[in-house]
Amino acid sequence: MPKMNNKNKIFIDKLRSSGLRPTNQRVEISKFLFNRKKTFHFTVEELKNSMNLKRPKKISTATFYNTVHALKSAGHLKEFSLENNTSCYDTNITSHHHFFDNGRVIDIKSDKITFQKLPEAPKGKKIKNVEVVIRLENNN
Amino acid sequence: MPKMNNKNKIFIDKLRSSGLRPTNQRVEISKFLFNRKKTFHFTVEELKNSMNLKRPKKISTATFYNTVHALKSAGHLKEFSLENNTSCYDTNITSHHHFFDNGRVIDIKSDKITFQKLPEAPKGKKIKNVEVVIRLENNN
DNA sequence: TAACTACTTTATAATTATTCTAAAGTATGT
DNA sequence: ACATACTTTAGAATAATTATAAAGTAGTTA
Repeated sequence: MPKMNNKNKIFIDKLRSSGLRPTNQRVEISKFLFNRKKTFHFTVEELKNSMNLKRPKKISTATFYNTVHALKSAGHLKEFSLENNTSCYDTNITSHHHFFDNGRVIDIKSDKITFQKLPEAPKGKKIKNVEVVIRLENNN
Repeated sequence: MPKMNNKNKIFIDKLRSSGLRPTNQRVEISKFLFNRKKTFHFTVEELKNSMNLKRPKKISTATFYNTVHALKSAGHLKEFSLENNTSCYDTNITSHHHFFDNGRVIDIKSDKITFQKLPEAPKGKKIKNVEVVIRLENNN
């Protein structure tokens, strides 16, 4: 096998810390997801389509699902449900909130929403996180 | 057909206002959902199972889906997505929020959460609603 | 480096939630 | 009661996701 060059170290590290061996397919997925200036949202289907579009040799659906799940479990991706019951993933793992605008998802920076009052967790439980969704509609 | 007695009027009205004729199946679903002291959460699958369990003549899956959808579109039910990408419905249609605790959903009264700061809607848009999910985990 | 073993990839089948279809049944206006 | 448009139903179809198992590959060991 070809020796991995150093410029991929960061993407390989994300895989390793997710318990995944850095295979070619996984490294390409990791690079596609994290080698960018801006974070973004995607469904597995969208990821698969955009990555496979230009590839002569397609990466299989199962590999996309496996890799995305492992990255998510390790905390490298955040998951949320869309209205149509599909999973959407976010490469922005910092605490933040969302606008939902007719199927379009827009990030809201964490500091744009603050609480005056929050309930206490039931006994024996503690709060893991708080997520706000602001649903939008067209003016008038 | 037997004349509907008055005690079902309220359940029939919910159907009528959802654009549905009050057939026997629909009236039974409407009663099952709304003829109770406390509101509750359910998935279509759960609703179907609990209603059909004791019935000699089962109501079909399609009827459950159709009826629940129409009730939801008319505003008699609220819908939200669970973590496992199934739709969950809430007979509590007042504005409120939720705890998510390992698949269990618990209502949070609206006045238990208040905001200090909320972002403005992007131009051309307005806020339809704001929903908060507080995810719980076990204490240590 | 060779060889081994456990982990991966892949195509395909299976599953789950949901929607569609079309034939037989029913509510409602007249 | 008649006609008609709306319903119900079983079963097929779809979509997203997960499982399977055979062939391939990474990492370890000798």
